[in-house]
Amino acid sequence: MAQKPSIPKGTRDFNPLEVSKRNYIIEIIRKHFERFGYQPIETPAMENRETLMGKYGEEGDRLIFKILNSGDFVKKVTPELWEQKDSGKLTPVLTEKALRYDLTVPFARFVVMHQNDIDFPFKRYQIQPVWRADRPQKGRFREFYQCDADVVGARGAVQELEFIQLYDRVFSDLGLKGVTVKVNNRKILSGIAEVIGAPQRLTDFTVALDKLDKIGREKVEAEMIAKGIPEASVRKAAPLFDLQGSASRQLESLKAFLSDSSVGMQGVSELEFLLLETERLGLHTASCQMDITLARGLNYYTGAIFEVSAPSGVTMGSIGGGGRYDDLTGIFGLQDVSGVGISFGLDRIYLVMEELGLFPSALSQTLEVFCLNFGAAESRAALKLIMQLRDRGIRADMYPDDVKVAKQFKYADKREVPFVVLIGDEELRQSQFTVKDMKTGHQESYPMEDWQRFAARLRP
RNA sequence: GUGGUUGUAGCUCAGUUGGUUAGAGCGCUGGAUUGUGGUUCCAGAGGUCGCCGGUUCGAACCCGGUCUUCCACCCCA
Repeated sequence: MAQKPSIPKGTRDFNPLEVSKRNYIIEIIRKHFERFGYQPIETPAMENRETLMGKYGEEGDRLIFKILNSGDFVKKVTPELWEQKDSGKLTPVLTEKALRYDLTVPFARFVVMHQNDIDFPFKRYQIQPVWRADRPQKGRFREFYQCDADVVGARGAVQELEFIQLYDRVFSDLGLKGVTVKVNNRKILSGIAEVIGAPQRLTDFTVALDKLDKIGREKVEAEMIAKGIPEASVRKAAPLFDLQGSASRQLESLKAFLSDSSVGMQGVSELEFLLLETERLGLHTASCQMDITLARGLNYYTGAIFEVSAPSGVTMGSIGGGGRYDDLTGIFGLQDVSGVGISFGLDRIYLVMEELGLFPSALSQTLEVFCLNFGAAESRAALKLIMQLRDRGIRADMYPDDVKVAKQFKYADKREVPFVVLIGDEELRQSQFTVKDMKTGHQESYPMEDWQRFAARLRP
């Protein structure tokens, strides 16, 4: 009968310390989101299948978790349909809901549904889990948290500028120094595809180009040709592989390359603005770099695109990303509302911070004062003291049973409690309590009515 | 989706060419110490060897399947 319990592949339990550390990251992100003027929303874990399908490209559709219909769903499957063995035709009959794949598409759906109640421009943040049916790997889970900030109804280029500042402030505050915010612009990529004469192959082209620093120029060219991009076009793209030097030099080369593409030139000028203004504003600990090979797979991006990589020396995929999407609400019937946003990958940030030892040690200290239990009368006196301390905002607790003192001390030690309070019959008779500093071992007694003097030690 | 990898006590892991009763460290419980933790000493509890099937007189070990872990690719946070 007793079977070993387990949880689904790619999901995790979090113990108290892990939750403390995750909350530490979340609270810093939330603080900066709110400082930058974003308001929180939440959306359901599941969306209608149709809301999500087709928004993330072919690969994305495959990775969306579909939810099996309730009831006698098999009845709706006709023998003919079954015989076809076509998942594409069968799944719409079997599932009408799916787990959200990211927070951006549900947000676009939210904006369209609540457009009459929203004051535009609308800046919202959202910190919730998302699910992807990917194979788990380092820093990759099937359930993970995204922390998103998006603006809809604002076209100004200042928004993008603010997001780079937001990334910088959050990572600086987390103590995660040296992250790189890579920026590019989809219009530049479109322009390139146009100039080399392969506008239909934008996605294939960018996906291949994205791997330049990983697999090298030759393999990128080979992949482009393998994907069906004409050799002549690949050859035309040659100047892109040689982009070197400062951002301004790269921008000049790009301008020459894209001079015949209006969309491309538009992208260059947007990127130029972003880089120049970011330099003027300055960043605390992050750095901002243009990266023409940055593509990002999500195909709803239309303008600026961002990706944040961990400090050098840490092997981790991107820990954040985002960009501008002009047509996302249009898909749901609300035209001319441009959106732009960024995402923080909580779980990956956690792993990076763990690897670099950046979590404050105090996170494991969940209790400040711990009273030992010496019996019925003694524990009632202790409870009185504990309630007074709790009312002062001090995290205080008592061992629930009057077991052996050594055992209670061991427990206090494991919980890393800095102060243990002893109220035994001796203390009770003299109406006082004894405080032991667990670090130094030093003990001191206070009269009961002087509890505030002890409290002041913890909350000066 | 492709390729590889992992699973033995609560945790981290040993386990010989297939051979009696499967081990260690840490942790846990009790005691040395009935009001003092983190150190020490002693004792004890705890395992259908991931699961299902096969080969064999005999399987933790060999074979097949399955689930899971981790890693690379694909893709992505």
